Amino acid sequence: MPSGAAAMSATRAEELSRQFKAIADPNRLRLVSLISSSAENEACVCDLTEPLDLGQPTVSHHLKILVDAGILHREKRGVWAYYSIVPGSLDALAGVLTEPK
Amino acid sequence: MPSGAAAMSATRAEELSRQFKAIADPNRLRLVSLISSSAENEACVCDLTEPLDLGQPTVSHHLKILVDAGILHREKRGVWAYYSIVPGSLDALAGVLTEPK
DNA sequence: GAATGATATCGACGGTTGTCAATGTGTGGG
DNA sequence: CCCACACATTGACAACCGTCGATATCATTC
Repeated sequence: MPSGAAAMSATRAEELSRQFKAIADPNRLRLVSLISSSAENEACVCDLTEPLDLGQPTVSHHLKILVDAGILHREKRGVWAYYSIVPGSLDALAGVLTEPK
Repeated sequence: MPSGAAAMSATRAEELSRQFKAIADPNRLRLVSLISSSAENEACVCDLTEPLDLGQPTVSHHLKILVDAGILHREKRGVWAYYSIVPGSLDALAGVLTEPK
């Protein structure tokens, strides 16, 4: 975020904060990590409940927050819901922190 | 954060969430932006109160959070406190989001 | 050393957040 | 059709967060 660029607008800051808030939770960070480090780059709720040691409703809640923030993608196949990372979403956030040009 | 790497540990997730929480606020995002886009890459509280339209105690509070998270550096010169970005701190966070290897 | 000005800290208030137990929804099998 | 299963939603609660007004600290000037 080096100098040379103009300062961030208030509305832009609001948008970005929503996405950063979605990641700024230990359990959600682990969710993203678990999904991205999985074999097929996707995981269902049942695969994520145990490693986080959280109840199923809580995991679903965190996943919803990540989906609403545009970071995760939800695809229902049969009885299971598969979550995957939206391509480029994390890189876009990373860019904000480096972006200076 | 692509696949291939191992999943994030719980304690590592706690550490990272502290830093992401520090940034995950609209006003603090603007603070970082204002400081990094300033001429000398530093700013005092009096320079930051007006553009954010917040009271001085509130701005000091936000700055303290960013300092505690290791993102800002505080240097007192005379009566003023100059805040600057800790070199590499934001890039380290950005790396977590890209880092997949 | 009293007064001024820049920051920091404190206490309180409403709003948000993470968690869980309970319940709802929807799919597939028998 | 009913049951079992995977997941989502609701409601409630404690804990945390952002904001402000009031006050404290601390360096400078007269």
